[in-house]
Amino acid sequence: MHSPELLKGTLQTIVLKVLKDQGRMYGYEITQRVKDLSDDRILLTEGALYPTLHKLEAEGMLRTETETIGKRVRKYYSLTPQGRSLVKERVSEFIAFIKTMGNVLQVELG
Amino acid sequence: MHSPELLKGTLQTIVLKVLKDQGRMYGYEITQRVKDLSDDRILLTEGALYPTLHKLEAEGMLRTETETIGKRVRKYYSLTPQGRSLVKERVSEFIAFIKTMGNVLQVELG
DNA sequence: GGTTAATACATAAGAGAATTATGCATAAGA
DNA sequence: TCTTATGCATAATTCTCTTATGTATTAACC
Repeated sequence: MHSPELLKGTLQTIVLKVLKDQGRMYGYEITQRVKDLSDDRILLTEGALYPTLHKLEAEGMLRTETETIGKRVRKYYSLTPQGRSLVKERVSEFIAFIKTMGNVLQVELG
Repeated sequence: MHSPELLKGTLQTIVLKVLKDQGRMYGYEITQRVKDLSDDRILLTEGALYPTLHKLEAEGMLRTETETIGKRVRKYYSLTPQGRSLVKERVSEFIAFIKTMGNVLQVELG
């Protein structure tokens, strides 16, 4: 598990990007996907994830559909057009940030 | 200027690394060095920098010497042996984090 | 000679983003 | 049957940083 401080500020970027790649996901699925992609190094906590999803929905970046599997409810999230723009922006920002950090730390990243 | 949230958790790493590279620096000098290396994209605030320096000193990672230039006091910081270990650890952590993020975001970084 | 900007340190109050804790409920596996 | 996994949600707390404030010296401009 990574030192969690570094993760701060990356949650939105992560959520938006995996949603873009997968198309349509529910909360728990997102945590598992990120866990897998990160080799168990990034474990999203529910206390951070759900408020983030709600916020992005409220801002019009995500839309939801509810599905009932058996008696269990799943809330699927997908990107709105605005959300699509935001992903690009966030990912670009992150890449630019890494580039800058590479200069400051004088290391090759990637 | 980068979105400041991404910067969270990187302050110690940045401070330690520039100190390692320069050998001996005072607070204001660190802010200017980072400003230069980052092309004005990372502007360390004093409210964050000084408490961090004090903390690292209290933990035995940094040592200080005070110098008086004219009537102005400068507090020079340099790494202790423990501090040297910490830099390596922090930089490695950061590189590992970036690698992980590359996988999660499915992008080439660096 | 006077004003502004830069240099140089420091700390306190407040904001923001996450962790931790808690709560509820269903389904699967041992 | 009991534990683990699945699935959502929110409140309290913690941590880190920004913003604001305070003090003081030096250089640059007009």
